[in-house]
Amino acid sequence: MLGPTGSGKSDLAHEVALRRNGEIVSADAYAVYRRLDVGTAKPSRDRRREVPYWGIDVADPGETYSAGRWAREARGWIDDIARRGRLPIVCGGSGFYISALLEGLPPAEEMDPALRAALAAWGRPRPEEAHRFLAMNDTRSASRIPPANLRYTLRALEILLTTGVRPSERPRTGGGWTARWRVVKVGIRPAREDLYARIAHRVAWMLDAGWVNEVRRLLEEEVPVESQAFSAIGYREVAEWVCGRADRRETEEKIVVATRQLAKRQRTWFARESGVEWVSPEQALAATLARVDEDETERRSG
RNA sequence: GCCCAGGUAGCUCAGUUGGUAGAGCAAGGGACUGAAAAUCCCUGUGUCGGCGGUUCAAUUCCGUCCCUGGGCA
Repeated sequence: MLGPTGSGKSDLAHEVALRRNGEIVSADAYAVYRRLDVGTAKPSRDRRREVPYWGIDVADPGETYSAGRWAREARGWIDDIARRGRLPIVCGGSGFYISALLEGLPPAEEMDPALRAALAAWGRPRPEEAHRFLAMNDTRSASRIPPANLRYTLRALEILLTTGVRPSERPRTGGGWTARWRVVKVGIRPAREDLYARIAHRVAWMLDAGWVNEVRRLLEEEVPVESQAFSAIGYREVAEWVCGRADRRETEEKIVVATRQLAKRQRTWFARESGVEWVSPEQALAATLARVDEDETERRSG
């Protein structure tokens, strides 16, 4: 189940899980972090009692989680759910995570933190030079990556240095796992104005529902604001407010804008996803149940 | 009422020694090989507050009016 933030995919997944004996695998790059609860719109305690959720609270807020780690772990959860005769439901808005799961990622070490730090220290003052260095070693990667995109440039160099293989020549293997499954992809696509209204309400609600205390606690337990967890939308903005450098109104406004921009990027990403049945929020439940049931019938008779 | 400072893109502002204007943010579109809610790319016609005047030409100079701040009465 995929779609932009605030489209209602979590509600849908939960409902489908209840009705079809399912368990939910969250495909969300920030719900993995413990103690990021309100701001990541995690399922409530009650919901988690009703339906098993996977992929939530599996890392500390100081850690840097990754798409590769998620894809590996998610495959384990999904296999396990199916082995117990239940329906695995993958639900989330992190397109890169979902593609890592379904398409797989090239075989390699996920990342080398020491090398990454060294590359960052070297590349930050001279992004063009980093890009030129990449161009000398992997022309195709360099031509695909804009010189200003230092993060992509450095990651390509990191791959080159850890694997000895040019990033542009690494095969994407991993379709093998996916081939064992019958995959039903349902995408929720609300009208833009409806989605924007929902986002605005949701941000206001989150700020009323304890987000501020959540951020205060993270800061107290000395989770650095530079950490990956703090790059989740809203966390740095709320931290500014907590530290007295912003007020509620501008904090809320910034978060709403950032969330809408995320929704836009998600729409762009998912537009390329193949085989998605796109549905409106109103049709979502009926359409999903129908697809799941027809799928089930096929499997029994075939 | 008088004196200052302003009125330029949705917002904050730059600029034109007179030849009809450009940044950041927002907005819209796009990319995506283990940081992805991240990172990056592309897209800029707007009565330059209104009306008059001077001029070949005014957003720019002059007059006047309106609006917004601040000061003095």
